[in-house]
Amino acid sequence: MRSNVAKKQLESKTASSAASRPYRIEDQIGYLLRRAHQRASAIFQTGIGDPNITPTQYSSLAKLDEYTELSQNLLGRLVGMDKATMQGVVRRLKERGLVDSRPDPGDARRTLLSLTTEGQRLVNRLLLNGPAVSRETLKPLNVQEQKQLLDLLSRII
Amino acid sequence: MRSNVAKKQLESKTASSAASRPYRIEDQIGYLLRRAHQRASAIFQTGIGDPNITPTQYSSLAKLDEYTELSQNLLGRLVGMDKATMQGVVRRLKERGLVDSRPDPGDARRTLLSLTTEGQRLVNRLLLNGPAVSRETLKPLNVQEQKQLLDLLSRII
DNA sequence: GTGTCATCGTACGTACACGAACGATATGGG
DNA sequence: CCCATATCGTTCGTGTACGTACGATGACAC
Repeated sequence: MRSNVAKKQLESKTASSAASRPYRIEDQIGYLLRRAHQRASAIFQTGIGDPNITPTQYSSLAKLDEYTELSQNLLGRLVGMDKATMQGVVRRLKERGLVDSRPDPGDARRTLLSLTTEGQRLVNRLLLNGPAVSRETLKPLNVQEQKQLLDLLSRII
Repeated sequence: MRSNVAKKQLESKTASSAASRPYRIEDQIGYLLRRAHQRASAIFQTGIGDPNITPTQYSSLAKLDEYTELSQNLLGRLVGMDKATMQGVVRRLKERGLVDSRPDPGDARRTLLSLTTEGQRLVNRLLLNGPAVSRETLKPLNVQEQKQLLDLLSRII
């Protein structure tokens, strides 16, 4: 795969005028986050134990397991998803019989979500595989580096 | 936002049986990567200088700026995108007159892509904003931490 | 009470992202 | 030369992810 195609030299020296480092797409934080997220999603899909469950569905189910009952909007905030995105995720989980809903008796705008028996069974099983998925994703790093990465990521969110 | 709703205690002690740390979604690498990628995309969209250009389109344009002419498939590998995804990205860039294509004279399976004059003008302008976008995304960290994060991310890809 | 404003859930459009399948073309082995 | 195999680009289907806009409801000032 020769890449001698014509690396431009002498480009008009746009940014990074001052010091040294050229601006390379592959070194930019946004690019690296996209690629890392891609790989993490792929590992999740093969390792979580149910190929039809996506990462967002998984975190939604896990939060419902933690809180037993939540409004759709609050669930979205807890898992960091836009309410429009949340709407689609919840719809699919309800269609599969994993999640149930009822009107909030105290606030007619709200819908309260909870796990069905089947949803509870499924999430119990998936949570067994969660740690292995995370371990596999972080495998290229040693334990200290893993902690560092988690810390740095949480600080840029 | 009271969260006293019923934190289950006494769960069946699935994984993490040995030592200490409970398994929390918010601390998992996949979840943090999704959230960080979300934020980076949002900063990109407001800072790159053209709200209609997405991160993947940007990296494709930048690679075409670097190599002047590439097959669609090779471009996809260079920017880490599936060929099916690449197809949509390239289609939109061509529809907007930013990218041009011609058949590869030496290999009839291939389509060679290149920037149009307008695409070249646009990418020159966007590349001016690229460094500021990356800086803004990494702003919560000091310079050493920024380098660490980039290094750790590139190692789990 | 009534009007103003925020919040909740929904609907629509655009763009990624990937798996799967497909036709056309290349390539290497026999 | 011919066939098996691989690659290239396309198409289809599913599932995020977000912006925008909408109607219904709730909260609060007046």
